[in-house]
Amino acid sequence: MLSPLIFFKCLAEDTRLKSLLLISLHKELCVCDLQSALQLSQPKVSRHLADLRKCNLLSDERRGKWVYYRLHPELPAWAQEVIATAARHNSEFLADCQQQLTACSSCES
Amino acid sequence: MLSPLIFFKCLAEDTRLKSLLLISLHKELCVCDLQSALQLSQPKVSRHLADLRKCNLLSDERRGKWVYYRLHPELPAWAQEVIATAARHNSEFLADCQQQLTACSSCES
DNA sequence: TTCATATATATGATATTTCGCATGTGAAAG
DNA sequence: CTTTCACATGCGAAATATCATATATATGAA
Repeated sequence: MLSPLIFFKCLAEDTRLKSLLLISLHKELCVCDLQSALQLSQPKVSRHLADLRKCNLLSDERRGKWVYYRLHPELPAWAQEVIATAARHNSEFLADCQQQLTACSSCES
Repeated sequence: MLSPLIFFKCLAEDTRLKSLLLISLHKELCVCDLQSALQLSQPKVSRHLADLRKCNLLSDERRGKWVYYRLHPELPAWAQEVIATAARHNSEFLADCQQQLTACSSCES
């Protein structure tokens, strides 16, 4: 059971919010995708993804050398709705990272 | 223009989240309503309401001795949607305060 | 004017979050 | 089995948020 307070705390930080919204728009992304999209250090991205994983907002799956993150399959419907709504109506907030993402030739998803 | 990050930061604290959801469900509430619903000190409630007001999530209107808070009329549609969704699907999170609210005979809305 | 009620704010103490950097781990390539 | 690549985590420092207490303001009643 996901407490709404814990849920919104997860969305209340720049790196976590952008990661969640980008993942929601792209189905799944690996750490290096987000690292280049957000232009941040690897430990910083990884730490925030770990937070989201521990709160059950994201699930991770290792495939070869890469770890892919997606919205947790058992995320409550209302939470999915909130994330989708926020992602759809805040393209400006995501514009820069989206551009860096498509420019990232290393991984594909 | 409301940044999604600022918006979610507002929802990331117990008092502010409950205040917002209760106000969303009841159209408007005054400070003493929330004070008794949340069983908190007056300065604590007032400070968090001030935060929400400064971020333009809430508007306030003085009527006599009381100050009534409601969702800001110019709150972006996506933000209204997020609040409404969260309020509708988290009645358990709000159960205690709802009960204290109905028990509060002082103000009516 | 004075008092009581409802609400707001200032302030310093405390708690929580975030950060950078160093290091650890796990898979695959050579 | 060592090296490399992708990722995770431990830890102390720094930044941020929250709190309780005291005080200020605004309104209406006496």
